Amino acid sequence: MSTSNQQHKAGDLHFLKRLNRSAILELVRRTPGLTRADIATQAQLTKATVGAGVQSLLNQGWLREGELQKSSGGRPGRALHLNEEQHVLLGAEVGVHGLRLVACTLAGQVLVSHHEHLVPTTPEVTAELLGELLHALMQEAPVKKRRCLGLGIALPGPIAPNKPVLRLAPNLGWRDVRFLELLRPHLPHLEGTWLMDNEAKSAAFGELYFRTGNIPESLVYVSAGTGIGSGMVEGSHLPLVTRGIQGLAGEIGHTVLQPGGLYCHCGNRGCAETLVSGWSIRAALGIAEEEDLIESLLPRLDEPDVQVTLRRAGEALGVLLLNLHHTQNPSEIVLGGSLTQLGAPLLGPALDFFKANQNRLLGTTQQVPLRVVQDSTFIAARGAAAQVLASIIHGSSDLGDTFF
Amino acid sequence: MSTSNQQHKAGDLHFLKRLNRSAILELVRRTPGLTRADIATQAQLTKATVGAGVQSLLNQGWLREGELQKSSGGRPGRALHLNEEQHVLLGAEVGVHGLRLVACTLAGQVLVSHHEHLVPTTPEVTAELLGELLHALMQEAPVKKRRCLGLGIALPGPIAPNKPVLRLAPNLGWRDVRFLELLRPHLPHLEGTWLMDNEAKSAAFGELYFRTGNIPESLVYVSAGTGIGSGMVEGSHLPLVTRGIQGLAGEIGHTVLQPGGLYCHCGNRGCAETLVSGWSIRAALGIAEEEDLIESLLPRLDEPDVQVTLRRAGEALGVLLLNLHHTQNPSEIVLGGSLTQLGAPLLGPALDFFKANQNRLLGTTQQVPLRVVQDSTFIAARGAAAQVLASIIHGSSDLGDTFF
DNA sequence: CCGCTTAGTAAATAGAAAAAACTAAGTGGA
DNA sequence: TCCACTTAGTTTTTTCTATTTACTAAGCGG
Repeated sequence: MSTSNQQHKAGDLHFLKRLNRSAILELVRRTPGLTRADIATQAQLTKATVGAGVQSLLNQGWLREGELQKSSGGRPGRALHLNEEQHVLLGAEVGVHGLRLVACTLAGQVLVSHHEHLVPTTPEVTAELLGELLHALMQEAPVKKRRCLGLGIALPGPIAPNKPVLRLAPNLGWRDVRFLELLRPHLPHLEGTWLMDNEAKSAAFGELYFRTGNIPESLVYVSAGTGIGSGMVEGSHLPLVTRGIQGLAGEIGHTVLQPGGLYCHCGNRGCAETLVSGWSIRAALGIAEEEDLIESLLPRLDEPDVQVTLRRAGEALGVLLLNLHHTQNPSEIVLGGSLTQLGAPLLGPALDFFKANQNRLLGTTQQVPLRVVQDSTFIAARGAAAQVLASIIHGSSDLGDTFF
Repeated sequence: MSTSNQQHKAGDLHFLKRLNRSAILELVRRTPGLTRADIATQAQLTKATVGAGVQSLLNQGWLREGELQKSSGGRPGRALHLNEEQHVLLGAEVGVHGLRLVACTLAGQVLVSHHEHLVPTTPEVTAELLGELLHALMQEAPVKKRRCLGLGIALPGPIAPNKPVLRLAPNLGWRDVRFLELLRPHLPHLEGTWLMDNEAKSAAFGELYFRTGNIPESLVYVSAGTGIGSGMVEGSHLPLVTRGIQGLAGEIGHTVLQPGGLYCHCGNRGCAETLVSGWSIRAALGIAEEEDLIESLLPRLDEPDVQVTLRRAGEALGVLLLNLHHTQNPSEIVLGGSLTQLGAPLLGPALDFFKANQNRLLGTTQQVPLRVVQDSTFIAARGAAAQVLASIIHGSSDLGDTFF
């Protein structure tokens, strides 16, 4: 979401009504099967208010009624669930080596996905191709019959705050791209909320927002691919993405880990990316740009020079994770990106270092959950779709008016 | 503020009323001299609603009317200001070398302050002394005649999230201290909101919250003293403090800058604090614990070994600042703590490094405002007082009911 | 002096949630 | 089977808040 801090919050009755409808929808989304009575308790609203709110959400197709609950000595409540048949969310990621597209339900379940390999080209050509692919995706059966709520695009670089501009994508060679504007002419009939964000931030958002049950208070997604980026989201009810004044929050690949170290493409020395990233591994092992890094390395994991290179990179990754722990201290860390496919030779040293040191300061034994995503292909695209949904439920999107 | 994420937000009419009153108060606090009409425009409320809200805030002593504004072809509006005569906020910082106390107005103006030097002792003894000093502070003329809204305590270590427990204060030798509970018996008659937070987080909060006019969207306060800590606040209307799941957010002193480097007191190697901190400078120059670091160094700034030590420490500080820029990317950085008194020999290299590298990634010339606080003695204490006010205006404190 | 503009207040209205009273639908015990 | 009891959910009435509309207040400029 490229939107940011609104003016000071005040509101009228209409605002209050919508706030409460959003709260109801959000509660059911996070805890499927709640009854009206449960909602009334948790949201601190009266049964009457909840009843009216649920009714209109049912009427508009956001919710559906489920089975009767077990009785505990009284009338059993009726379970409520998201109505996942009605709407669809579109998400896409523009990556260095390809386009990833998803169409998913309100619960984040991917209905259809598509991965198109391609070599980096201009924003205009990319937008045209993405437009065609999205158009094709929308023609597929499970998507076509649903109402589309909007489209989110994840991009590999910092996004300007408050306006949808990709400031820089070093690995694509792009700068100051208004990608949504380029895409719009190719999808003239796609209504709903359109937004774009950095891929790691979208991924982080989706990982938190589509979670049900026990929801962490904050989450950092570390994207380890050609470069290294991260995204932090905070707040379990409406996750807030940390962007920074220039969109540079989470650019952990350019934190300095080795003052006076190797030169980075950014011009500084000793950046984390000079130690751990797709390009630093290529450079260390002399792997050409044309070859697929992962495919060329997977058969060579036993070779000593590969092992040494990956171990060193892994140690640097471990330092990055620990530094994240001591600066953001998220409730959960999710590690994704193409490099995770290299497995233990890279990740072993990283996780070992992190686990060995994460409790030094407090002297406790609490472990911060750290999950490695093996296949992170569609995570960012799905996250961008999540951001669309959130902007409708919590934001100022007109689509939120259908709650009434 | 040691409170965190509430349950999902829904509300009744009372909640709405209070939200709007808070918004009005907040607008006047941030922009003194607004008229009712200005507020109606900015808060998107009608004149009637604003009029009623202002009236009750006037009645309760939160606001006062000021002079008539210049007319622009119609009836001139009446300026509104915070009523600073009515209330007082108390803040205190427990530091390694002393206790700092302030009493300040709603606008953050310090009415009375006190700095008590002392050597670290037990939490119990410290609480008793602080209780006496606060009691004395409250007897002073400008404080005594006002209604006290509460007390905020800033402490030099990570605070547990959601509960007021100081988990660890390495430089005091404290662990798991419920400081408010220890203090309570010594101030039985002090009503209002009590809270505690980490000193860098309190400082950051205060620096943002008491700002008027053009308010940054986020701010990081870096506290460079015996150790190095930082606090980040985000959101210009209600600043949100990043705490982390264990309260470790902002512990930048324990980010690793030199893998395999010197041993830190935390047991890890190459922490930032081994390169730049009060204790690392003491260690490098052989300055005993009993001596005051700053006083012993100020006359020696010309000595070559001192210069080399401070330059190296400064360079490490510069790396820390740059890493902050690439992880949080705050709108503004404020650098405080006792080490800033060492001036150019330490700060020169730090600021040079930061300024030389902060624009590498985007290739722009935008400078992130970086302000060095020469005398940061009462910043954290004042920030803790700010947190008290914020918890009343925006939070669930009963004192917020006086808005009606 | 008078039309015009803007600030602020007062009275009437609309609309939201709450409160109270109700119906619905189960339990369990006699 | 009946019936007291419990909990879920709805309907009706009431309360409360912001809005709307109409008004008064107070300046400007011709």
